[in-house]
Amino acid sequence: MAGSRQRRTVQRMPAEKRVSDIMRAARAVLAEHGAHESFISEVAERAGVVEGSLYRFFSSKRDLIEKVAEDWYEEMLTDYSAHLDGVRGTRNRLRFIIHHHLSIIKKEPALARMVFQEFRPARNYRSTRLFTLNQAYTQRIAEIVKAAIRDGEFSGDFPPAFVRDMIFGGIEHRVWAFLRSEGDFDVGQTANVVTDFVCRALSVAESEPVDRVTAALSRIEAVADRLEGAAEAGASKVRGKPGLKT
Amino acid sequence: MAGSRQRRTVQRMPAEKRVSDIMRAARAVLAEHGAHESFISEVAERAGVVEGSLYRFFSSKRDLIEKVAEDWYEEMLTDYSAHLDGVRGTRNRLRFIIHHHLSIIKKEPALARMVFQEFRPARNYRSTRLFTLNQAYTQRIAEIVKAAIRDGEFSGDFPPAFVRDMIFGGIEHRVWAFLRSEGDFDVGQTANVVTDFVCRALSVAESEPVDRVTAALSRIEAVADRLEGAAEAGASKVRGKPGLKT
DNA sequence: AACATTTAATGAAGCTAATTCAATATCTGC
DNA sequence: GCAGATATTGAATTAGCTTCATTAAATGTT
Repeated sequence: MAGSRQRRTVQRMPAEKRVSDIMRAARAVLAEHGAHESFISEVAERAGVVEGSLYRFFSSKRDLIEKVAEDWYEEMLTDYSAHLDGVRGTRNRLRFIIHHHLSIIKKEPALARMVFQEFRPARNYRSTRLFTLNQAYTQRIAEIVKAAIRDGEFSGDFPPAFVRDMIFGGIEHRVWAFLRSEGDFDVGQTANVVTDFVCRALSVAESEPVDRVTAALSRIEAVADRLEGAAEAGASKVRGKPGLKT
Repeated sequence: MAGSRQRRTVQRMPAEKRVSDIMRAARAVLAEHGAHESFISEVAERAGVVEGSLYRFFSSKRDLIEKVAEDWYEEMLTDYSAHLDGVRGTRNRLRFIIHHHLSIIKKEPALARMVFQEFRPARNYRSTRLFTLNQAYTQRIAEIVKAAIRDGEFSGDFPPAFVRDMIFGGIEHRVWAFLRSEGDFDVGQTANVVTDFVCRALSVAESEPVDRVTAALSRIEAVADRLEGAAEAGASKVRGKPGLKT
């Protein structure tokens, strides 16, 4: 006790527990300080291990941060896909995803920022597990757009991947001030305006209502024809022949 | 010459020249390696000074990089505003800016990436000279949108600042793969699709559909007349049989 | 229960790249 | 040509990530 030579009794934990301890600590530190200002010394201390020990489980600081990000992504994606399946209608489905994305950013600004800033720009991003996860996430947008185009609801002028970029890019730009702690944003309102913007851009020209009027008119005219015919027939006793049109 | 003690004769340059030398070297190194992988040792060597000397002119590595970015921004903005003034029509003006932005990214990917990744996310971004420069740059979009709304060309449903975010955010997302050297993009084609998307979202519905509705209404009224006539005729003559189908 | 083996965990040492600073060489004015 | 001022140097310092030889907890063996 008197000597500094005293080595604290140390527990040998199962690797699993150690890893989860470290990752929990890392996530807390990252959420507090962001990637650049987070030091593994602090992570180690909070996790109750010594700096060097981290390297038994993670090959580098970056590897650790990446695993934390992956973990977070997987957590986010849980239930997301199932919930989306329960939402009907193109517009509602788009809004659901946009809203979900904004909620995530609002809840975990530091982690979101870290992904935007550290991982997505990295040279090897496309060979990253994070990329795969992200792709599964954003893919749903493309599916929705594709389906809407097939159903004639959306114009086919814009590739689904492009629409996806406009949505996620637009959202990201919109929330940067918040991510910098220099501003705020309202999740619901932002979701509305983004959704409106996209639907306005994609919706097949307003000809739709016009077409419906025209179609209804055609039916009315057909009825009028028949009525006239019937009336005439009735007038001339027997000359009836109703020319049907669809 | 034989001894290593020989100190190379050194020129005392005017500060201005030194600064510009260092900045030129820094820009080249940054364009080659990006911010993280650029070392001031390399910058110093290329600029023909010793590492420590950089700190006479720049307070830190970050300060140097920031100055380089500012310099680049100012260079970009030169003539941009004047050229824009020569472009007429909302759509053309929007496309000009979008095209200009894409061109810059294409020409200087490393610097663009650096700004996106390093500076915009920084906590104090809004108090940065770079922010001011960028604002002057993007402000033009808001002006154009505002004017178009005033002229009834664009719907007023979307705040100009929001439109600006959608445009620059969408562009940025679209070009990330290129910035990572993992893909490419076509400036002209991308400018077109982005411009189309935005104009589609904002354009007030053309008057044509309205005219068509009016025309359709005239027809409906005519049909109503006929129906009334037919009904009267049928009623007075015989009790007609209305074999209606959907 | 003593001993041997394995390996988790340690903590000090090493490395790289940024930053500081006392010493020095060049410039300028007299 | 001298003195003071200051630009430039290069060695020393610092910070934070990473490595590794050493230590000791766990496990197996007789």
